[in-house]
Amino acid sequence: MPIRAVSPLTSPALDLQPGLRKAAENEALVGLPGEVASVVAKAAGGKRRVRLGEFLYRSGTPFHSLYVVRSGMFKSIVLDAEGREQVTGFQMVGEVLGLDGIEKEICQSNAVALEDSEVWEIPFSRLEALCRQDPGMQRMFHRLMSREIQRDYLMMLLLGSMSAEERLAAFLVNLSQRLTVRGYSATRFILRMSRREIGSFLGLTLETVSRVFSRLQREGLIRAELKAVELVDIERLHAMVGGSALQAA
Amino acid sequence: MPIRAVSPLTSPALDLQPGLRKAAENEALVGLPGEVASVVAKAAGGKRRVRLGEFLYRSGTPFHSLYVVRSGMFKSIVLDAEGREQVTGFQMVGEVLGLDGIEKEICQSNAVALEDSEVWEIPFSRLEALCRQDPGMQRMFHRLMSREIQRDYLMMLLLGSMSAEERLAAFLVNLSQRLTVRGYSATRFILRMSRREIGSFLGLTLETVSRVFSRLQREGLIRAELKAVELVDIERLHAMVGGSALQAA
DNA sequence: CGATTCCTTGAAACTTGTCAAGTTCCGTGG
DNA sequence: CCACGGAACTTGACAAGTTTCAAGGAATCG
Repeated sequence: MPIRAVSPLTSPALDLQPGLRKAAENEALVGLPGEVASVVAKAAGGKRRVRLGEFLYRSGTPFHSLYVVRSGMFKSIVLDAEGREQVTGFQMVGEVLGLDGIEKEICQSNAVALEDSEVWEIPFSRLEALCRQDPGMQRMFHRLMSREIQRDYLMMLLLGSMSAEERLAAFLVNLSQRLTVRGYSATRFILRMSRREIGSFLGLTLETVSRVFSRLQREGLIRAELKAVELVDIERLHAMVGGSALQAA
Repeated sequence: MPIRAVSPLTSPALDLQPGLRKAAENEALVGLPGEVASVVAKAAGGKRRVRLGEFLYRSGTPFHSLYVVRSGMFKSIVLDAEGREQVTGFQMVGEVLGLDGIEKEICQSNAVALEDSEVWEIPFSRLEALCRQDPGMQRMFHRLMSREIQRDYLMMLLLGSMSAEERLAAFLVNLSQRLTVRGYSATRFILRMSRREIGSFLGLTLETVSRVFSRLQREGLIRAELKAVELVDIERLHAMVGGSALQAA
């Protein structure tokens, strides 16, 4: 029997976080976690559609805006001269893209849509102006960047000292948490990214990712059928990663 | 013949960056790279001494301030429930500590002095107030956080897809660049951190770090005598890491 | 539908980790 | 000033985990 996984794409939000009930009155902000909602409400410029495989922005191009995912999912990747490639994150609804471009006013990474997606564009100069006027907005934006830095530190911990099995468990638990916050199933979901992309994110080869999926399944922790995943024993998965499940970033 | 390495601690700054000549007139700001200098000049609260091995702050304690290194060197580390430990960075003069505490107003990592050191304390509420008044200050602070995020992405690239040899080369080239900016020798310096700490930073064991030091030395790329390092063939070291030498963060 | 991409699995090779021993270095106290 | 003890470092041998190479099958897209 196939896993009838609920797609984050097509499923309605089951429940909203307390802080979101207000924001939810605005059609578009449903499912936005915490603070981001009000940043978007006040600072957003236009919307933009990005189709599967298209770049939202490319490394080396001028930076003008941050982007908040409105629907769909993105990956951001950094490349080096050797052609090495590292996925630095997967962004889902309500998460922010482009923070690394602020410093030089040039995009430092690439953002690619993993499915047909939509973003709000947040012109950065507008955001900065708002932050000067509104201490609440300022605080939110600073929290946002700080949160990204925390997430990065935990990624370093993962990449620096966890086994392949632990990394994948952390990845799945993290996805589960982020989906839960957005009102989706904590235990069944569709991966939007390939094994290769997961591998790049976790510092593993695609073959290792595939093998670990199989192993976790044999051990009864998950069920996986290609992109469809079910977390069978979320307790034990959580235990594997020792609390630091990358947080629901 | 022992390497007469120049200690970053005791050596005078050889040259100042153009943008610093003004700031340098202020005794304490000599050697501060770029933007940080003026942030410090305007926003700094008190100074604080931290002896070798002492914590500047600990994970879990309340967050009130950022810190700019005034002299000496720090490591910042994150821990997880399993007791795994990851060094997320080594901070030298002019670099900033504490950015990850902003979001929750609780320190999320630990900062430990690798030698007797001094910091400026930057009360965060004061910094935010200044940022609201002064767009230049605001821009600087945002650049600072963005820069940290870029650095983190490059660390992920390093941890996710570079060999032990490449990681150590990147580490040494990065140190060299940061020392150069501060007016120290690009080719001879004293490591303030142990092999174990380097290993934790690079996602390697101390034994591997030690072996790679030996190997790079056999290959004529460096000379290493415990903490004293000389970069003999900085060209080739740089080539090994493919441009993305972590940048002079 | 055909071609392509993605996924899984096996076997072998390789890099790095683990365990262990020996040496050097350094701070402390005699 | 020297001796002692502990920490840091180096090196070897071996084990283990992961990558690499290769092949076959399944799914997806035009």
